[in-house]
Amino acid sequence: MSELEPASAPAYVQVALNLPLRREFTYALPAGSTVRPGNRVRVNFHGRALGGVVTAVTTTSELPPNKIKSIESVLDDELLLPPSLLELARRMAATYGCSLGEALDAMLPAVAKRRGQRQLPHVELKAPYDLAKQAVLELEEKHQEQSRVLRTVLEFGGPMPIGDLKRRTGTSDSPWQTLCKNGVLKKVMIAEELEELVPAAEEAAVRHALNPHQQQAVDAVATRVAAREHRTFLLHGVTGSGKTEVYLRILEAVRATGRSAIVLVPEISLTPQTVGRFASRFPDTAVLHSGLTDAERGRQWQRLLQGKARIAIGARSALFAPVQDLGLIVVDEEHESSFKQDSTPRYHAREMAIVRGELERAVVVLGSATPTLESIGKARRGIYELLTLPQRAGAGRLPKIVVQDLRNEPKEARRSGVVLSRTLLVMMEERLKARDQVLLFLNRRGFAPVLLCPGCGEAIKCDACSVSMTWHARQSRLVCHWCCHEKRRPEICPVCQHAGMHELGVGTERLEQAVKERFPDAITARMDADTMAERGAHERVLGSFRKKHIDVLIGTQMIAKGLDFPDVTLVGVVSADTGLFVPDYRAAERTFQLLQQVAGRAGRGEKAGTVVIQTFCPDNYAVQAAAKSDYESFVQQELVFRKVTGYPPFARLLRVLAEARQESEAQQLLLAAVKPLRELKDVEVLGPAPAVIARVKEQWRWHMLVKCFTQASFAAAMAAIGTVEDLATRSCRVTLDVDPSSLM
DNA sequence: AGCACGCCGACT
DNA sequence: GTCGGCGTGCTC
Repeated sequence: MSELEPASAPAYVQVALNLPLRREFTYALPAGSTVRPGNRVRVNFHGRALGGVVTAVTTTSELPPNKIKSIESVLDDELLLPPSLLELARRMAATYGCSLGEALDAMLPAVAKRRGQRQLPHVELKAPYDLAKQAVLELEEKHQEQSRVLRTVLEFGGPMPIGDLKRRTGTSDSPWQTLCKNGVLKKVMIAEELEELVPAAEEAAVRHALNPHQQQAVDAVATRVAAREHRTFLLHGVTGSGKTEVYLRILEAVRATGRSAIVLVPEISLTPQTVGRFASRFPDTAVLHSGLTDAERGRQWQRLLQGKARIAIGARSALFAPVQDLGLIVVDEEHESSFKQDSTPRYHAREMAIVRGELERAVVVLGSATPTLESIGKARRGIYELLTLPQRAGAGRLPKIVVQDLRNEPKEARRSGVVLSRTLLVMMEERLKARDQVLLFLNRRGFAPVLLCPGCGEAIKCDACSVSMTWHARQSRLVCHWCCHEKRRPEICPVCQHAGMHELGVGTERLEQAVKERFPDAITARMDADTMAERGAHERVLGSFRKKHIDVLIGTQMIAKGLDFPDVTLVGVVSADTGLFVPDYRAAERTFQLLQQVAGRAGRGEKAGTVVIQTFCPDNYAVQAAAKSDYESFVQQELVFRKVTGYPPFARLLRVLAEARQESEAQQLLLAAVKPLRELKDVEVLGPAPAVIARVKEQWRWHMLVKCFTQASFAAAMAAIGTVEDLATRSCRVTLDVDPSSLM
């Protein structure tokens, strides 16, 4: 019955391009070449060369033949995107309202897009250092911008990428160009710096014995893997309960069946230690991270495609690793916000992991000590299977947690805003005397978050954004944490000319200063975005801390996660309240998660650990629950709040943000866009209203929040909003964010 | 998103 | 007379 292939092969292909256009384009296939859906091709689009992905092959086309161009070349001989990944891209595009091309672009390794190593323009010092330093002062008078640019380059201490320089100083091209012309700086092209991520050998392949809870979890997952069924598990294990060992055992089971696995970790945990734990146990591991060269990334991709590597570990985008015969996806620390991409396509790797699991009949394991309300909600409704590890594995015990009510502190202790309670000070002294180590956590960088005029009460705001600028004492600069603009500290208030601005609030910089004053003999180090900017700083400080060359480590979120140092017996949370009052329905959840995580840093070794949580709100339920390490009670109370207010997990959120130079334009756009939404059933719209941060980078921002109470109403809302390309105008940017992680 | 085409102000 | 500002429209 089967006939021979007709002589005329399929002649047309549909190509998805990385553009915000939600349709594909038809190209003709040159005689003799063959492609399949999933192949990448180079095409001429409106006069420029673009890479695209073939999504379909057809024999006919409705389009007038004179409009159809031919493909320029087929970029790969083997299929880079298996059908399941193509389907995953379709699901991603539909869920997040992006184009198929944008979704595919997020999935492909960089090698597909660029060839060779990228050369970036940098500026470096040409004149002698002393001369340049003098020039900073001389230029200060007449050429302020040049002075700032030069100062920034000097402080950077090496060739600086021009893009970073402009962003940091908020200047155009002219200042650095003039400095080049005058022989102070010179422009050089430097290949993008790449960091190595060599697995640490220390974390050798020790197979820790499993306790009964761990064993139960491993068995439950392994059974599903063996049955080749898709299932999502939520592994809820307290900090230090040995989740990683559970992952490793499950991976063993998966590998025993010959299937492959993907392990997703938060960006911040992708360290040589983490990688080492997996790579030393499984030699066929491919590590995918942002520091890889395009060529190396492509090589890892090839190893996975060919089945030479069968375990892929990496951050968010490693989800798209083209492994053969996928059996398992692990999402470690599923509550971490870094799994949500904050640029188009704004996908959540956890949600896409579950979709991929469905498509490829793989098991998905979400792990966390503090699962999100969304995930625990699904576990309760039986959508996920819940696995619990209620106790710490090995020697470590849960730390003792003390809540220190700051309202009882004497006034003088609060002077200058630095609050180290007597309790915390006494404990620090005691622990330092015993040669133990101390962690101090404060989730705010800089010296003081606000510079306030005592005369008129006005704070210094960024000229481009509607936020207060943070005072950074070491650099002697005011910095906008939203757009990175910097400026000098005014001598007098720019509003009322009152002299002497007041530094309000405490950042890590000021905290470090206070600790040094109070404990002059202690060696301190600070870890935040400012001190960790240079390459390798992270490893250097942590290595030094491990060798016990540092007594007190002060830091932001950066030190809240994953650190495992046996001699840390005291953890101080300087202010538990910083995140409690941000206008976001997740404020309590984030606070609880952060407190739990920080607390988990204490007492990881033989010695008992203590955590001091300083707060002005000791009765807050997030603080209370964290103090008792009582996830259950937190979830119970939080669920009541979410139910009453109609937030996740009881609704799916959709945020529409409009940004324009003219505030009224952003407002009008949303007022028009909201109309069809008001007609929908099971949908509630908050706003349109000015965004919490009403202005960023000179753009006025309005937003609305769409609550969808059913899956059907979510689809209806997406349809009613329409596409971003139709909504946006030349002068008004529109952003659509499904399951937004930030409402600012 | 780019990039063309197109229509009105300050320069040689 | 031209150079060039960025407003509208299209891309197989």
